[in-house]
Amino acid sequence: MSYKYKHPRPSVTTDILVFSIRNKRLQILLVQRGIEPFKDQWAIPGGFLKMDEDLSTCAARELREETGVTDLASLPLTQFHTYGAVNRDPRGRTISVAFFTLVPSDQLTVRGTSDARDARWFPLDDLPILAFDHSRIVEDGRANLARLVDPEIVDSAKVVFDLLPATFSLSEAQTVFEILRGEKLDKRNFRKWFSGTWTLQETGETTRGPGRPALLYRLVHKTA
Amino acid sequence: MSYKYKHPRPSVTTDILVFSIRNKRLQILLVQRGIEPFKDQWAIPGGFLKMDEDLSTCAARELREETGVTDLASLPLTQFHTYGAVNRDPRGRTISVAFFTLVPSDQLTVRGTSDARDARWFPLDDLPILAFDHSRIVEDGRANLARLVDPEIVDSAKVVFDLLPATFSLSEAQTVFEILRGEKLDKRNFRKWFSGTWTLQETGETTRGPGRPALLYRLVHKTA
DNA sequence: GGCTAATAGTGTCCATTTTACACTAAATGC
DNA sequence: GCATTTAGTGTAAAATGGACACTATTAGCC
Repeated sequence: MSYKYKHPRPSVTTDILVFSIRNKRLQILLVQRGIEPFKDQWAIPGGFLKMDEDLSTCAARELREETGVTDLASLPLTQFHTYGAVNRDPRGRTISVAFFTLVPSDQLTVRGTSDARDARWFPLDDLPILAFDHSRIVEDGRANLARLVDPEIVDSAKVVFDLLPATFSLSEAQTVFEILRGEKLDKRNFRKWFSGTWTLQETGETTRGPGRPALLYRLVHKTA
Repeated sequence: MSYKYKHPRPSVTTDILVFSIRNKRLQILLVQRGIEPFKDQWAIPGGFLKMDEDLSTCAARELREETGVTDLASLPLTQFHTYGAVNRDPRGRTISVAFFTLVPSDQLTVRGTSDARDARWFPLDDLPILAFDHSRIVEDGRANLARLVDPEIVDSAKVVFDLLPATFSLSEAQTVFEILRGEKLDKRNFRKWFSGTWTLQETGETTRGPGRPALLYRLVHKTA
């Protein structure tokens, strides 16, 4: 069975950047290609659009198929750019719509599948050489990710609570913001802003370990 | 002659929002469709991607073909979103990569062509019903346009000088900002910000007409 | 020429936000 | 108990943003 058209058509794919914080570093989920071209090289998960699915549906499906990511039916995929340079794919003209998302990595079960030999997290500052133009896509996506936690856009900054455990210390919250924004923040200024922006509730519990124990908080709701 | 593929493929198009300020209103360039579907209705200029051209090249070409826009080989097209809902085009599955640009309208010669019966400017607040999902695209593009002149992003605000004549009064500059941002600005605050942000040179010339003549300035360069 | 209408031009003050900055407190490990 | 590690706490200065009202100079009309 084959499909005929009067004019040539490019293929359309979606690619998905899955960011997470693991081991106090910003990491990204990559898959190892099981087939040519770029066999055995690492790449962003993604694949061909089906005729009966929307772009974001395609992105979610490919993510599931290639990385085994489940239970995150509701993970918010943000479309950020579409790549279409003439020679970006040696198999033929391919247009790729790129998405990113930010997830709590401990909620993900990652596995390799048929299309992808293996799926693994890589720290963003220690990436392997990537297939196609995927290095460029990662760079662009990273820039968009930082905008998520722009303090100007408080609403979107709420995503950080998904990355934090149900109860967390202010230092842990600060670390998450620092990693996403890629810069150190002043402790007192951060705490002032953070506890002024959201309503927090002390749990009475504390952390343990070296150094003074930290109070643990729970998010109640966003402050008007 | 026809093209065969193992799997079905969507069509890929680009659509371009051309914004300009005409008659002190934000306007957009539309074309009247000469063929079905949506024959005779107004639509955003755009068309099918060719296999040997990049996305932005396609956008520029379609713009030229459908609206007769010339000499603006260098107009900066900004990609802002890709639309791919399953039923957005009755002719079949179509993915559209949308761009916008902001141009000085008096530099454009607009004409209708074969694909498009007619090309005309419409005030953004008085648009006809548009073909396909183009109303939505215009809305989205308008939101992105406003970001261009966010005072936070001074660099991009530089585009306003392309909309102004070589020498301009501060009031004219203010009007341009007000139209693009969609809100009135305080005269003294605007002038403080504007002349603090860029280095201006008085030309010695003034405007004429009703009211006190305004001094004309020339842009020297952006202030660090 | 004198009036009216229209537009240009000009500073200050207050409120808010942002940034810089250093010491004490409570735990762990040796 | 001592060294190390991390948590916790407030103030002052600077920068920014927003509000606000009157005088100056022209055109047009009578």
